[in-house]
Amino acid sequence: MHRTCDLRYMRYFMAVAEELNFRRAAERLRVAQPAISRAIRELESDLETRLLERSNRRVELTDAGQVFLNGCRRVASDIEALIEDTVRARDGEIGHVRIGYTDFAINGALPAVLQDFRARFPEVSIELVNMVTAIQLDALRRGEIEVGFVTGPIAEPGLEHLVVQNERLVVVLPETHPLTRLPAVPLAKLAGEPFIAGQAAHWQHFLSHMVRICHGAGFEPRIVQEAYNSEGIFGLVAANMGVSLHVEGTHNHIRRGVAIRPLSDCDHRVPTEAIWRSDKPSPARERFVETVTGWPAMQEVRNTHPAADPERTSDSGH
Amino acid sequence: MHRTCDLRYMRYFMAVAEELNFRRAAERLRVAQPAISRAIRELESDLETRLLERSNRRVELTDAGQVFLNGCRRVASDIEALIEDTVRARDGEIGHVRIGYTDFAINGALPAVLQDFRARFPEVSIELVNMVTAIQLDALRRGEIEVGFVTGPIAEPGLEHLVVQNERLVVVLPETHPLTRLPAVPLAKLAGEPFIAGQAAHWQHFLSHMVRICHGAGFEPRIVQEAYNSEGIFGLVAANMGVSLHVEGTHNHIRRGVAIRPLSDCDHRVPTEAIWRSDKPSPARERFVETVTGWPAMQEVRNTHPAADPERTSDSGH
DNA sequence: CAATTTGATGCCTGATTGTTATCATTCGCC
DNA sequence: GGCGAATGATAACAATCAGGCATCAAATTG
Repeated sequence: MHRTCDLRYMRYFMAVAEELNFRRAAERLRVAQPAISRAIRELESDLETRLLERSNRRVELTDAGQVFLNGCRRVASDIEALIEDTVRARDGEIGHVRIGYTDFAINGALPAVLQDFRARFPEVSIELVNMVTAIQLDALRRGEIEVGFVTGPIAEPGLEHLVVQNERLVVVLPETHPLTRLPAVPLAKLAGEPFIAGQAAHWQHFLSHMVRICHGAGFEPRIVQEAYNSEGIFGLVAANMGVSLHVEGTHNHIRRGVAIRPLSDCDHRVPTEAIWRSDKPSPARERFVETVTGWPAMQEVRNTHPAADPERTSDSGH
Repeated sequence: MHRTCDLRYMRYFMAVAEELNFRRAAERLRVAQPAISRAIRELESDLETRLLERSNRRVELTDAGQVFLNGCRRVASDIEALIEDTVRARDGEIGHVRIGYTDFAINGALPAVLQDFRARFPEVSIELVNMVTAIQLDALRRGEIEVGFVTGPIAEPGLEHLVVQNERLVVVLPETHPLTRLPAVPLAKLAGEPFIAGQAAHWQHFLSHMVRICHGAGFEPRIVQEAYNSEGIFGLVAANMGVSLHVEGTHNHIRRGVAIRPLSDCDHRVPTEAIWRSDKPSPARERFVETVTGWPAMQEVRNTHPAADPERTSDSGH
């Protein structure tokens, strides 16, 4: 097989097989008739198979020609679909994004973002991976995820970021704790309490927020127990092993045995940010980032963040 | 889209996408490297889509490139399969044959022939149509069937034929008929009997056999009732409306209420022949005819037919 | 910083494809 | 039955396209 079925020849053959007339096929293809004659001859010689029985007045398909015609149609429509898909992949309408997320994100804005994205780009598949902030930064650099939802603030070279949540802190108390009697807890009241916190190795981003505000209230938090994730923290608090601080979004996540109280004297906020690499613009990721950026709620968060307007975000938060 | 994805270019692209190296891809394809560079460039410009991210030292697929690669592989394997199928259609290994058959054929050699053919060419589909001889001759000429199994003898211009059965005649009697007491019936005993026969318009080929042997025995059969097919004839005989003659193969087809007896004094045989057009050699039909011709039992029939050896065929018949 | 590797580019040649002119055959029409 | 129209095949020539060679520019390596 010399040219092994050129696509052009297959198109010519389809035209002839449909018209059963070389001249009309040539007209349809806008070429001269001899070109068709030769194309068919070369096809047949490549395949060593007669495709058309032509008796100088009547053209008809051989059995092999019928099989070949069906195959050509299939290939032609496959190629059409392929071109379509390729262009859509270029435009990010089909593809795949891998997304890292923290416990804070999944209890906050992330579900709505995902729902919105899926509605806009139903043919982009999404892979969700739960990771703490530090691991996400690494995974992003290694290309294992395209977008991260992490605890900010992030200021890494080569990474873009966008605040998607900006939450106040709340106190997490055992149900039986005396402070639960207060509708809101002054931070200083926690000075002597034993603290439960996430593992220092992984929760460093949130811990720095926690430690900073405790220092602001004039004490060093006494961490008596580390937990692997939010579940663990809540479990240990429920087990009366200490108190903890968490973001307000956790009210989506009610746990028997614990009580949540706002802080009465602390406006500090913990941002959750979407982050992604500045380079390597995968089209599907591009569309995802566009969705996150253009999302109405994001606009709101971005407006409120620098202004730090406690009234509005507390409204939206609760 | 100018060349709308030439197949050669798709092959080039696949090589590059697999090697992720233009030079190695060029070696694999046994062309110079610039040809690859240009092919990729033209593909990308035709699709208006970047397929490979190449930074003068590293080549990697874009998302669109990955989609295109998958599609190329699919198309390539489709085309490979298509060529394979086309060649097999040429050789008659895949295809379709439409076959006409008489009641005599389906109670005789046809089932075994079909089984044999199906075992040899499992990918040729078979369409079976029950037709009387005259209709089959017409259908063959019109190209509605490729092979017929008809009551001979046939000598039509433009039709090939081959005897596949050569059967003696038997008497079909109502169970209660006095002649059933005889183990074999002399033909002359039927002289006064009312006859059941197939419709004159359609059963002419068998009727001419029947009438001829009756004349040979010195009487004209008195046909009192016509039936549409063998089922009908047997039914009318069972209903005691008369007697009939049939081919011996009918012993495969036992019917309550009728008795079958051989003729004691008649060696006349009714041939069933496979027939097909001399022209229009559809490959699948060619293979079918070869199977029929080369079938061991056919050899036997062909040998016994001209010799008209009554001993042997009577052995094989009963 | 030189050597090497890699992909890109320009120019030329050969191959493939298209066009025009023409032929042989067949079918329909008087 | 002869003639004209229609059809597919063929030959010769022209245009376009793909491949090869030489070479370049950038990046990596030692």
